[in-house]
Amino acid sequence: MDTADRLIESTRELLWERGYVGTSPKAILQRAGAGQGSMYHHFSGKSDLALAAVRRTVEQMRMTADALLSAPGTALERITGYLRRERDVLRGCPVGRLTMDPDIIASPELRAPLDELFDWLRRRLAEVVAEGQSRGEFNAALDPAATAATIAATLQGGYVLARAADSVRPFEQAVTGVLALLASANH
Amino acid sequence: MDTADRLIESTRELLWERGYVGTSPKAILQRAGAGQGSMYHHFSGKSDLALAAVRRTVEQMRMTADALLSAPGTALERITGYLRRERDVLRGCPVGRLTMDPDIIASPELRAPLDELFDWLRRRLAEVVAEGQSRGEFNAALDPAATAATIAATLQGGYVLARAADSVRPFEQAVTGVLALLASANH
DNA sequence: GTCTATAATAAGATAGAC
DNA sequence: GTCTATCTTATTATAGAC
Repeated sequence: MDTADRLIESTRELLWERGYVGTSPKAILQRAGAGQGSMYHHFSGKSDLALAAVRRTVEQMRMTADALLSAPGTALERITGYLRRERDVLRGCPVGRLTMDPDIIASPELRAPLDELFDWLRRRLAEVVAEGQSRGEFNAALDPAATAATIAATLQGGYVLARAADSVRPFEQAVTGVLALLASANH
Repeated sequence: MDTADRLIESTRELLWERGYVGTSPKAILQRAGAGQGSMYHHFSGKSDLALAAVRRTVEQMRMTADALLSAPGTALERITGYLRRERDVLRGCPVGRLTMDPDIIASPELRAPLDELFDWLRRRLAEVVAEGQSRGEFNAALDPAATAATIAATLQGGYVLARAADSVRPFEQAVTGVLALLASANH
């Protein structure tokens, strides 16, 4: 892993732990074991480095989600697999947490990757819901787009509740709850 | 409004807009029109002032939510009223956003009010869900606690999706989706 | 490419006048 | 109670040596 890569990886970790506002170039450099010169040689500054880090994180999240949602099985099984996949719940979502960062939201360039990821996720979930409806798994009256937004929101909100409680319990309850609602709507 | 009050109100606004890490004492003082001396006379420092601000915000949120969830009407009507109440969605939840703040989560004292609010909210929602079940509005097989967690998570996650998209649309879809799931599970 | 030195500005808190 | 210095450390970036 070269220096630019180490800088990006350190930034990804720190953005996840402390967000954009809470992450200083100094902290990034210390974690990467690099000096100021390296960072300003490879990137124009903090925001440029953050952009590279965010893009990499978003790309990874998308691959993981797509693999789970495209796996074999019924629609409900695939949604369950996605919602119940192994997560470090109390660390929160590395992309979702950035939506609370004022400097990320104020920058169209930094916000764009988040927008694209969640837009893609909602579309993909809507496809899976629609497949479930055509197989008779879910109530045909449900709006796939709205249901997909609910599933994605349950996940993101589950992280919020879990971090407030310092416990994975509320996250697991929220996931259990939405899966039960989906399953009970199968007519 | 005296100086201590103005400091608390300025802090509440800034915590909502920029979070704890992103809010400096200087910014608070400028917004409140006060000097350093005032702040350190009334509060021991940034975290003490933030604690007062968070407590006030939490108290207000709880009053608002309780009024809506205790209003007349069916369980579904009350949950709908709570989820669809007028909100400045793109500003996010003033309490939920703090769960992404590393310094808030690292401090048991600052995290406690968040924990208490969301714990209370889930319990209150669970009561309303249980009432709905006893009236035949919702499927009696649903777990009230899990369903309540899903409703609260949909709200918090809706903010995340909306801010990523810079649009209230995903929030509204998530709310519509969870209400449709609740209504379709009425057997 | 990477390093250290330097610099201007801000964060967070203290001291002491009034 | 409130104000204006003052202080220490961090932030973000630039300069120039190697």
